[in-house]
Amino acid sequence: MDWQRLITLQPTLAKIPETLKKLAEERNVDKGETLYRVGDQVRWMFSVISCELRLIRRNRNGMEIILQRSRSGFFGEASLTGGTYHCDVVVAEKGMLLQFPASAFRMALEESAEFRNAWIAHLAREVRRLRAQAERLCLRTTAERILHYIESEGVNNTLVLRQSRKAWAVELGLTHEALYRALRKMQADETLSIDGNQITLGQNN
Amino acid sequence: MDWQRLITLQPTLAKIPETLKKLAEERNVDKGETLYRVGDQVRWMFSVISCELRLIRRNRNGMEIILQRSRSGFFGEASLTGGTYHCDVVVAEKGMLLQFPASAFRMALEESAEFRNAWIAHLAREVRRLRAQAERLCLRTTAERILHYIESEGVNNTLVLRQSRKAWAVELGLTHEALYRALRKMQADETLSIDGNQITLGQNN
DNA sequence: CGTACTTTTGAATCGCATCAAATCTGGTGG
DNA sequence: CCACCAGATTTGATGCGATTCAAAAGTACG
Repeated sequence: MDWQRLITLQPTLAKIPETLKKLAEERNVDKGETLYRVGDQVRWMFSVISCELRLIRRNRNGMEIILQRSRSGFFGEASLTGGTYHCDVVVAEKGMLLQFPASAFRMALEESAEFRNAWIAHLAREVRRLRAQAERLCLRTTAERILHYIESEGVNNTLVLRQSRKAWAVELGLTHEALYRALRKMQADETLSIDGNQITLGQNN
Repeated sequence: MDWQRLITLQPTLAKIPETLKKLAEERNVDKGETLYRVGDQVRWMFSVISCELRLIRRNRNGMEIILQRSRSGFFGEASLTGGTYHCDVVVAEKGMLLQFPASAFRMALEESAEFRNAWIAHLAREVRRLRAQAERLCLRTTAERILHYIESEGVNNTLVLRQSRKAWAVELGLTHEALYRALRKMQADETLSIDGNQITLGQNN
């Protein structure tokens, strides 16, 4: 397994102890596959590399509501503590993920102080990021959300986009059309300037 | 300090070791007060009991963007690891909070396995909750967000509201008017039935 | 008893979603 | 190397639903 490459994609993986790394497995998953069902024992901790996973709950009409959607990073951190899943986990887009035995994961957390601290830091960062995202999604207009994103995720008033604009639109809770139009208008405004995947704030914000 | 009452408000407080509890301080804060500025050393870990705190960042025009807003629970978990604040923390609404010395908090995490596990579980729950909230805020219509909220936060298709509808509207990223109107319509639809603070799903969802 | 806040309803406006379609892009296989 | 295809990007027209502004009624609390 090429840990070097995986770690560049996901820095938290760097802090995983060797003993746990040895137990990790790459797994290719297909669209529609169900990784877990409600009530199943938690056996694996997943780290999404290139697929899309969804944590869903079904109501009595069989309609599903999406609780989480993940295209990268650890998935189902909350299940690690408890014993069984409260939701279903399905693959929405084929690709690859890493899986670690949950018991070994828990044990590694107990035994390695370094890993444990990295894990706490990881969760805390995730909390901060998600709180900022929720705050952003409460903003009413497209332009406000874009500015908020650049000011919170960018460095030095500049954002380097690491995903397609279409994917960005999803993260911003917008349609891609709305995003494209707003970007164009804000460029005309000189609210921001765009150079490929690099977006910089101008003076009119 | 009345820990019994505080714990009912915030279960995670129950797992705090006695030594750390002794170091906790109640603190009354006034609107406009600044608890921290960018670059300050992290000295305290806060737990919001009854005020509103905001984590904000200012751009060069002095305009502030809100990164987080908290009306209850731990605040600034992410700062605990690093040494200094990357944002300002201000009081948006007067009230009371608990503060723990950050160094003692970190030490307690090292020394008490029980507390540490509780903290990891707390962070993981928070991550799950926030992911669900972000997912919900991406839904387009008021009705969808309400249903999502009940299905993810409620028990047995029933939600017991622990806050005013106005505050709920903020959590849903809506104006209170939109929420009131949607609730009324959904009652007429028999999508849900409302009895005071108890909201139950009907059959038409 | 008054004040502050929540709840409720109304009317007008506007921004975004939606549907549609054209163009551009990178990657695949013949 | 070119043809082709899937996906991303871009632009247009339309309608709906949420915001906004306004105001009245209800409620809690000192």
